[in-house]
Amino acid sequence: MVNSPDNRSSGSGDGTVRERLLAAAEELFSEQGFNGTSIRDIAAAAKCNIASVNYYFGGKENLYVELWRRHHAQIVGVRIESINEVMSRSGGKPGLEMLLKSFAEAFLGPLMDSNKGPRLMKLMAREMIDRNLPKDMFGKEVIRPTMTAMQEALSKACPALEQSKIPLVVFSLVSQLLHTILIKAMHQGIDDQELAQFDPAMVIDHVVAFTAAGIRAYAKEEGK
Amino acid sequence: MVNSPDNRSSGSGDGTVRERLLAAAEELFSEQGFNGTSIRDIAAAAKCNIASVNYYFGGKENLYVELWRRHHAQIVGVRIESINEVMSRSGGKPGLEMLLKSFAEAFLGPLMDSNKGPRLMKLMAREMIDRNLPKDMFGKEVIRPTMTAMQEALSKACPALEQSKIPLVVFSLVSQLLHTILIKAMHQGIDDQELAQFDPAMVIDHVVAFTAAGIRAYAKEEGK
DNA sequence: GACAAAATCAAACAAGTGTTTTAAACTAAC
DNA sequence: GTTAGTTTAAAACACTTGTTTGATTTTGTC
Repeated sequence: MVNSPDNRSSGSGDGTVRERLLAAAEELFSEQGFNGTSIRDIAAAAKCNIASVNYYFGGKENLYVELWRRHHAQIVGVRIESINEVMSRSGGKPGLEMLLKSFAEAFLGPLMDSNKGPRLMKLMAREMIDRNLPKDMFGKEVIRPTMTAMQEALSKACPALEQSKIPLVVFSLVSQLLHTILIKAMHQGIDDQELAQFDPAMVIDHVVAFTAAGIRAYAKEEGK
Repeated sequence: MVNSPDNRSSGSGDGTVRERLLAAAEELFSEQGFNGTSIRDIAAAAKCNIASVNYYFGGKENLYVELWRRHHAQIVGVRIESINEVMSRSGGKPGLEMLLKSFAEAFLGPLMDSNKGPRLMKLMAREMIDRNLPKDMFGKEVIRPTMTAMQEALSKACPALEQSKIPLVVFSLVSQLLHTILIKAMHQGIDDQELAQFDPAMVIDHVVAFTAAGIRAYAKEEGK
């Protein structure tokens, strides 16, 4: 029985068929969703046989999981590294705007990359609504690490901010960033004309300024 | 041939089978998505025959559209009425916090209703990513009217705010409200423990205060 | 009750799904 | 050249999908 070629991790750049399958799956899953994409579509796009999906990954679901593992670690890594970099560069007490801007750029950067950015955005938005990953993989490995890192950094950057407000502030920040992603990813069809004016760079500057103002209002109120 | 019972609009509370189908479809579509729900599931939940979906609605897709028509007009109506009410009550120049809070409550209210609220939330989130409605119906009939009404109200409530900033401000406000919805709708699985602390009423107060501070920062900067 | 329209039903339909099977082609070691 | 292992290929499998059919029951009207 031939059934274990998949223990060969995706790290090394070996099999072309395997790589082609992952690339095609990423494209199609992000565009049409997990359930909306058949392995026949994937195989056709990768120019290989239908059975190859099962041969290399042991099933459609495993292909999807493998696809996520390739990216989520890197995305989370970029965000946390960015925070750490700002923290160390400023000796543990960064300026508020600097921290926010750095985080916003690290948050959106990998998703704005013209190559695979839009695909990852859609993939992420879909996974938030239709969970196809193993239970808790998305929350525990993607969302939580970013959240806590940012909360800790914010706490140090703005000691005057009451602890209980910090999760709310991060909530507001992340919600704006995610909405930026969503709009960009779904720009086709929802509202072309109106939303075309939302240039990413401009939106980032706005979100930073807007969020900083909101935080300072809390900090001042508390500082009294 | 018997094929036109569907010109009977859903307005009057007539057929029980028709109503049951719409209710079951709303439940299942919101929970599993359009493609993830079979008309056999729907028929089983509505306790009627499979063919009834085609008999009453002429297909799965039309059932979905009909389901949306029932709600989106009301949801949009509540939001715009709420804005108009605040505007007229304050003689065209409402307090900023009052306008924001009123809008936030009108925005989330229908979606927080314990009965069908969560279902509509999920339905809306899904439709934003996977468009199953006729082209532009979602953008033109749901999103746009609310947006423009709020932008006009904000412009009058805060004349010191530069016109070009208004769409950005509404963007920030709406993104926070939508994120509130998303978290509440998807609370299962993403991050139970951490996100349980986000009580809706508290989140609304936060969003209002946070957004007001962001707006005032823009207004002051402009007023100088 | 008789009749016609409306509503319900079980069954079948054609098409598409993920997966498995079985055989053929390729690759490298001896 | 033979052999063993890996990779590709086409076909079949069992199942689900949305829709349609044709018959049967229910409903309302005279």
